[in-house]
Amino acid sequence: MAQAEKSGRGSEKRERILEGALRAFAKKGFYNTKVSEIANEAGVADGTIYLYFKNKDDLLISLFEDRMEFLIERLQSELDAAGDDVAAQLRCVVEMHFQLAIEERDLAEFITVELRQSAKFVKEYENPKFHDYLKILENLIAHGQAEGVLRTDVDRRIVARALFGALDEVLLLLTLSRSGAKDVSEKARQISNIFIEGLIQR
Amino acid sequence: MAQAEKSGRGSEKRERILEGALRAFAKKGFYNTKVSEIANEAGVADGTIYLYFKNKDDLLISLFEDRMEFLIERLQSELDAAGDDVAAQLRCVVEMHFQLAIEERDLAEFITVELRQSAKFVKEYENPKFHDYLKILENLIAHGQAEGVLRTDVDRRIVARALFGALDEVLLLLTLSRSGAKDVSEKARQISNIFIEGLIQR
DNA sequence: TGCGTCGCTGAATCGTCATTCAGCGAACAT
DNA sequence: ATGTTCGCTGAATGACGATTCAGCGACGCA
Repeated sequence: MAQAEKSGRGSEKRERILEGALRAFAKKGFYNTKVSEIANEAGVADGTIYLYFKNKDDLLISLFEDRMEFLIERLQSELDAAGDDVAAQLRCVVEMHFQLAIEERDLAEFITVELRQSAKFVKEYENPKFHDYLKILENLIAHGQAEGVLRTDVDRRIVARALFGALDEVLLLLTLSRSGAKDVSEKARQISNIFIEGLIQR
Repeated sequence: MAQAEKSGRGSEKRERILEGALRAFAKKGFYNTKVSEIANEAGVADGTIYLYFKNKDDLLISLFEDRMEFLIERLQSELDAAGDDVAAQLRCVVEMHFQLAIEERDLAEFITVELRQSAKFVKEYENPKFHDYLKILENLIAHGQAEGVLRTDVDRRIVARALFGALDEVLLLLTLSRSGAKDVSEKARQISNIFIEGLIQR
């Protein structure tokens, strides 16, 4: 049997717990979720959770790390495939963000609702993976500026934030209203157009 | 003496409690704030809080209602003064939102961090005042579209959300990084420009 | 001065979890 | 088959903190 995988990142039970936590947090939020509910969702005993995570906070952080990493990899690879056209890349970012509302509703609810909280109140934690995500957006803007496609009179850190904020707020709306796929890509198109038109160098 | 004002909206002690709660929530977040800390900030006894509010949740909701009302009135009156030019009105909205980072830091932290949570998890509460705020933005967009100034190929509900999300995320950044006034109005200018250019009818 | 009312107080209560840990069974070694 | 290890279990513990309520002083009135 696969030995020594107990606390390892790849443990199957660890992943079950993360999935259970995601489902539970999405449904009721971090602070309203009991550890025993997570255990229940994951199909393990309460105590088992403490074999894989230091405490409830640690579980939250681990879930962020894990899922943000997933999102980042996915975004990065899609971007790489999208070619060099900045406008196309922006569309890609928006589309990808909104796809979450359909493909990973729990993850979408979790991110939109818990991200800000955790950033500020879980002690000592500054959410490095979230900043990696923002960095990707910043680099995309910077690239467009360097090429002369995008206006250069804006701070790309602010633009990246604003873009993320807009996407996230709309994602929240889409998630809560349980929009369908057709609806989602239409909204994506609209938001992309606004930002692209707004950012283009004239 | 002012009798029968105990549970009334305008009680001076009630307002002290709301202020204490705002300060405390801004500092540590709703779930990490003890009722006794709020009492402490407000300079009243723990029990006094329960003479004015049903429970901790009710206090949170009341704080929203109260402060959102304040923001709405302020925004509305500024907009009325801004005249009929949609672009100027948009600038006004953005400027006003970001002013919070300077003038009402606690309120800014409270709104940016707690709004989403409460919207989803405080039972039975759908935050009508927040929707009123969004309505103002929607009407502004609708007005611009009717005049032929703004593009009509976008859903104004989505645009209003996206705008709010962008503003709120940047506000969070400004608040946490404790930006000064000059910084703030420069950022406001940049965000306004992007949205205006993005929304203009061509 | 004695009495009733009122707003307020803050220590005591009581329920709710996060976390712990004694112990179980399965698997393997001797 | 006996001993040892290992992963897991879930009931028991202990702390914490929202809420309650018996009682206090101030005030107005008779």
